[in-house]
Amino acid sequence: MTASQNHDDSDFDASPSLGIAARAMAAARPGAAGGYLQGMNPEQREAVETLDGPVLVLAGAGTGKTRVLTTRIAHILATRRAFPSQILAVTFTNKAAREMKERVGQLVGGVVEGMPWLGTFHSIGVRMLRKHAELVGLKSNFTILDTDDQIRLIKQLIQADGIDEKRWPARQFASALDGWKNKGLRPADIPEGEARAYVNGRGRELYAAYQARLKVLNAVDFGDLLLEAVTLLRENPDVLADYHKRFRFILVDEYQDTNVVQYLWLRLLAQGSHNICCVGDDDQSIYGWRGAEVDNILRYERDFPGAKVIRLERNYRSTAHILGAASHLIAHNEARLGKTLFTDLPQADDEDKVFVASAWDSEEEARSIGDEIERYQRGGTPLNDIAILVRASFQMREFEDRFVTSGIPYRVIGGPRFYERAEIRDALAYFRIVMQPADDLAFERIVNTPRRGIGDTSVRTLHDYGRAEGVPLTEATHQLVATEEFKGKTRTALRDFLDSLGRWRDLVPAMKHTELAELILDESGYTAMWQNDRSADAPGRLENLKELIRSMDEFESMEGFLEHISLVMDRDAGEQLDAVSIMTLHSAKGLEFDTVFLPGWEEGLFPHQRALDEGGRAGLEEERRLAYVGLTRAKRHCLIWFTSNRRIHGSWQSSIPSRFLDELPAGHVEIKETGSAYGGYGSSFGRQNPYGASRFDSVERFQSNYDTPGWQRAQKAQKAAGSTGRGGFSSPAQPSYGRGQPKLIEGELIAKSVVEGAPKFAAGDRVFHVKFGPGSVAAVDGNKVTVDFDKAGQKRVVDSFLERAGN
DNA sequence: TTCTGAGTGCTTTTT
DNA sequence: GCACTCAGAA
Repeated sequence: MTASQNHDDSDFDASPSLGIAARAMAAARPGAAGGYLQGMNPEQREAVETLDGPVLVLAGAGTGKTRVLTTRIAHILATRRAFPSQILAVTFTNKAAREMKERVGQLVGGVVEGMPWLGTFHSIGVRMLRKHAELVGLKSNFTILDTDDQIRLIKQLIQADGIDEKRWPARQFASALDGWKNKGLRPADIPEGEARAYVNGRGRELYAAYQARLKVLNAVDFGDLLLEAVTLLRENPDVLADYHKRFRFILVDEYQDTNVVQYLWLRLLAQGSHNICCVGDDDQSIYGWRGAEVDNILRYERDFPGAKVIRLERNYRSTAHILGAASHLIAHNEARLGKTLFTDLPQADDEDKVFVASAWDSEEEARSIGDEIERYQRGGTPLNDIAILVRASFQMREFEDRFVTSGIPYRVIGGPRFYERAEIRDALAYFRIVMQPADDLAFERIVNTPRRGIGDTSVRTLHDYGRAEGVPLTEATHQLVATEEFKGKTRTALRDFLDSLGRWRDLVPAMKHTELAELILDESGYTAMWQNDRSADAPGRLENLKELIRSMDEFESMEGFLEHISLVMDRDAGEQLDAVSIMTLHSAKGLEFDTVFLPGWEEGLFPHQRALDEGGRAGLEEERRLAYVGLTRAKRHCLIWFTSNRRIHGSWQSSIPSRFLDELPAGHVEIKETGSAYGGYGSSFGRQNPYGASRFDSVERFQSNYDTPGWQRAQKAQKAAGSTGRGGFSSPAQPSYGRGQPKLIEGELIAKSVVEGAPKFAAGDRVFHVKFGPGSVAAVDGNKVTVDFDKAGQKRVVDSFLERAGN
């Protein structure tokens, strides 16, 4: 995405460039050797060639999804069904958009400058809104607020309303607001009950006030980029008709992640040509918590009547063991369309099964994974091919600590994004206020950064005046500085500040934008502020500011830069050095690694307790999909760990192996003989376990656990659907998705770990626990025992952790 | 304005 | 158990 592509209206005329299509014809003949269809399997080919009408491509992990999408575009161009500018192709992330652009370019030969409508939902939303801003009450140079600005704005409104901020935190309202916008609800549309549940029953009013304030500021938030776009199309049939004429083909990536507004937007646009092709995988839907509707993909055939559904199940990534494990696990989900990955590749003799290993606690887990990584490294695996995928980011720390001491290079993927850092946001606020004097949020952010002696009181005075007069803060300052309102130092400081802003503004047309940016940061004293800061991260922040200026160089002007910064600024691709990647399961979606470590498979952490408590069965199924995503990232080796003890919120908890372990098929899994889960620290790799055998000590015992409810359910599902004959597991042919499913999560919890038989303990028994010491049994529930420990207080533990102790 | 102590909450994240 | 936020005092 480049800065030059906004604001130009040329793409709306009827003379699209022929360049790409012509080159596509020349370079890519479908059938010929080297043609773009070469080497595609029949399903992929069908997905590429079925151009007319709605199509849903259910593309399992590693089945060549991106290839299908890009080849489809090439095919549309080569068959002259549309010009590049008549194809709408949407993705979720900039990264995906960039990749698609590159790959279409490769297929078609040349850079795809002619595809103006390939981009993220948000960037395309912006594009539409800029063009028709006045129709939704904006000016076309509107600002895009990020979450931080959003929260500050809400805070102000809550304060102005005299509502207790403590009781109704702005952050909480911001997420409600996001939720409503994701669902396509405007203030009038939100259900009464929900409206009342916020800010003292004033949820609806606050939402409306917030929107009104945005219009005054000539700003939109991320949610608006889509919601306002939908409003625009709904309320202006002529505009919609124009887009109908324009978009001959619509392509959507990661359809399982779309939310309601995105769905509504797509539906409106697809009314034109009906040629909408959505690619996705219901089994990889892991963003329900941020508004994604799995229903969108599950109901596709009903939403788009006559839709053709094409399944891509031939996997080119992983070994048969990994696919077998993943397929069997995901077959436990009920809300799915059902597909089973398989591989054509011959099985190698030395192919590893999926490993499961245990550790005493997270420290040992990190240590043994580190050892394992070094072993792979000695065996010739580059560290770049190895990843550790965790459920929650707090797990990363243990690995970082360990790798620092043992000298394993690593990189953490994720974390705060570049433009979210305070110094970057401050710098941007300076640039914004220079370019847009009415940007009050930018004004407030930097008016006293660095300190100029303009405190809260002064800012409030400006605010009150500005609001009373209906003028932005800059203007309010101008007017009040001319009066006796401010005295002495404050007045001088404000006047100096205004002078600086004016001076910088005058320089905009005269100076190269990167130089001006540097000048602003220097003259404002902002750079000096960090230079004088003696804290450890100050040098890093200065470095970030330099990086910011460097990245501005890619844009033609300050406006172009600001336009795209909040939407497009990715964190940089990272250094080239050989290092292990550490990231969350969520950020691993779409990636692949030769060797994948999956630590922390314990009840409560994975599946996460909150997902179960708040999401019930649907929550559990989403967790299971996460596990599926994790497993299918691995090409050749997949190693799972669980610990017997973990520190959660500061206190130690003994933990139970994840139910997902029980849901792996024994035939594809191997239990690693570390035996140290219950054996204490250090050199306890011996087989003698002072605390007795546990069910994870041997493969046999492990296998005997497959007589569990989860397993039985999966088997029943298999029987119902009949075998596919590919050695894989098949799932119900009919999606049996229901909203009113009973939430049995609690009851199912430990069931699978129970070795049938009489309870080992009774209330009153004296017992001993490795971690918590001696105690007395208070209650017994299956194999879960509640114990009053003499030292550690009352805990609920699994009986296999307990030893009978004499009185 | 800056420091300090109390209070809180604590999955996942893109745009 | 820790990291972050915010109100109130120095």
